[in-house]
This record gives sequence, structure tokens and C-alpha cells, in this order.
Amino acid sequence: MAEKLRIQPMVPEDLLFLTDDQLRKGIEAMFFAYRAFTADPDLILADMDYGRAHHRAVHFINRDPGLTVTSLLAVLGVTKQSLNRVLRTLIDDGLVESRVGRRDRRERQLYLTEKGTALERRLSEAQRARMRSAYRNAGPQAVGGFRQVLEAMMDPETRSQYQAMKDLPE
Amino acid sequence: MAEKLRIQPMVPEDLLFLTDDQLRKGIEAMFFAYRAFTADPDLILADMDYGRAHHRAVHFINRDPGLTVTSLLAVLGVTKQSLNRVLRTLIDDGLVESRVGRRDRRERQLYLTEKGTALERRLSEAQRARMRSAYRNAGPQAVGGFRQVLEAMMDPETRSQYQAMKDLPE
DNA sequence: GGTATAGGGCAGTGTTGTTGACTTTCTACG
DNA sequence: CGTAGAAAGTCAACAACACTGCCCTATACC
Repeated sequence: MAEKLRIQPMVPEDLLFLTDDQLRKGIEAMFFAYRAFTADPDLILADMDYGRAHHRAVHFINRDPGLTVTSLLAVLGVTKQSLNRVLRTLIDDGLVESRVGRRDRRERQLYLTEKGTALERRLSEAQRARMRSAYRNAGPQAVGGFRQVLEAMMDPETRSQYQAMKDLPE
Repeated sequence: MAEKLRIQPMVPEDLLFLTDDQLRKGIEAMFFAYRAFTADPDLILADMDYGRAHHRAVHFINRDPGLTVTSLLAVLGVTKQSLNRVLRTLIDDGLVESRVGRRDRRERQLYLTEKGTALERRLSEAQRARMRSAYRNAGPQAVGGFRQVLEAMMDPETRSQYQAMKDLPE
């Protein structure tokens, strides 16, 4: 029986955080935290005719004004049809402006109007307030770890995009 | 003017992590990481007629066998009607068993069947694999911070539930 | 001029959430 | 004992948001 060789398992202290139980707790933490994370903007959006998808579009247009529809599609990871429905209501309602691309006239470059900027600010301030409070309670070291684990969890392609975005002037 | 007292703002090094830019990066990290976090189980579920809601139900029934419908409702944070649709398909398909409550015969206690346990294992193993890899790459210290920030982000009620769950024997 | 790309649109479908209203079964309390 | 109310289940309608498949126009590039 080779079993006897495992009587003293190789489990250094440092690896105890990889037990299935620890992983399960991490999984549940993600679920509960993400629910809270989206709750505040969702409340604001519920009053208008908008949903979470509108929030995401507005967020990324604000973050990178003038980006093309294709770029936005790539960042959001949804289909053209799905984005288009959301984008059209935002344009019709005067929150987003779609200008013909300068480089390439086939492209459409997306910008927030004043009205769009105002909504973005309202939504993101609600979300930032929660994030700020969580950061403050957890402290700078914890925040570093938080970001490290989240980055490690992303798909490699997404992670590259994300890390490239980090360096934008804001 | 009391304003003059603020000419030298109190911004120690330790608070630089609370800038709006840092917060925005945290927000985007949550978005991208959560998308990756759900991607693996979603692939498995897509083949069957199930969705993410089925996964969540199966997860929490596995974590706390014999829990009542009301408890599950509270943990998931959805309406009775929404859960019921999901739960009924799981029961009809023989993944979940609903037994009359022992204490209170009005209650239904939920258990996974062997088939249900098998699916749960498949789904959670996919999710754990990603979490394990992220944990391993980030290291134990980062994991501690990750959990701290997520807990701080939850609604207080959810956090209590979550922290109580942490102590279950598993 | 022909092919490929960017964008937009239509039609249909599926999952998951919501309200609101109603029923059955059972417990608990006055 | 009788009733108020909790727990569960159900029906109907609706909305948000994702998907596939297909088609069309405008523009770019070779």
C-alpha cells in the first residue's frame, strides 16, 4: 500500500490557504460582494428605464472617450446586437453621442454628452462610495492583495487589457 | 474663513489608495474578475438546460444540506417565484430532493441527490480550479487582503450570514 | 472592381429576475 | 377549538439582457 507514504502529507503552513474549504469561502465572498457591489447603481438605474448594461456602457465610454463601437464591444464582452440595443437608447435619450470616426469613416466614436456625464457621475459615485468604505476599513495592504487576486483571476487577454488601461491618465 | 486651515490637506501616504482613480481600478477589477469567475461553470451549464441560478441553488444546498426553502431564499436574495422555477426543474430532474421538514411539517428541507452532488462537484471544481490558481499566484498575504476587502464590501446583514457560515464544519 | 471590415438592424429565443394574486398545508396562540 | 399567520407552491404578465442567424449599407483597401 502506497498509502502509508502519505501519513505525513506535504502541507506547509503557507499552503493551508489552498484547501477546498478556503477556496469555497473565497467563491462565496465573490458572490456576496459582487451582489453588494452592483446594488447601489442598480437602485438608481431602476428609477429610469435603464439597467446594468447601460451603466457598463456609460462607464467605459466615460473612461475612454472617443472609443469605437468595436473596442467597447471587446471590453464588455457581449455581442453587437446586445450592445446595440443599449447604445441606441442611450443615444436616443441624448446621453451618448456617436460621431463618425476621424481616421476611418466606417467607425463610430462614442462620447458622453453632459447629460451622460452627469449620470455616469451619479452611478460611479454610488459605487465608489462603497468601494471607498471597504478600502478604508480593510486598509492599504489588504487593497493590494485584493487587486492582486482579482487580476490573477481574470482571463489572460482581459488582464492585459485591464493592465493597459491602468496607465491611462484618467 | 476656516478654509485656510485646509491648505495643507491631511493626506498621508497611507490614504493615496483612496483616490478616485484607485477606486475606479478596483471597480473595473471587480467587473472583469467576476466575469472570469463565472465563465467556467457557465460553459458546463450551457450544455445542459441549466443556468447560473441553478448553479447557485446547487451550491448552497450542497453547503448546508437540509436547509429550508426560506433559508435558501434569504441566502440567494431572490424572490420565491424566481427560486421556485429553478428549484422545480432541479427536483424534476432528480438533482435535488425536497423532504417534509422534521421540526415543522410546513417546511421543506432540501438535499442533493447523488446526481445533484455529481453536478455540484463538476461545477465547483471548475470554479475552484480558477480560484486556486489565482490564490497560488497571488500568495497567502494577498488572499487575506482579498477576503478582507470583499467582506467589507458586503451589506452588513449578508456579512453576518457569511461570517456565520465560515465556521460550519464543511 | 472586388473583398473585407465597421456598424446597424430585424426576428426569434432563453435565462433570470420582478409584481401581484391566490391556494394549500400546517403551526401556534388566545 | 378555532383562527391568524407562516411556509411553500403556483399562475400570469412583464422586463432586462444575453444569445443566434441573417441581412443591409457605408467605407476601406488591394
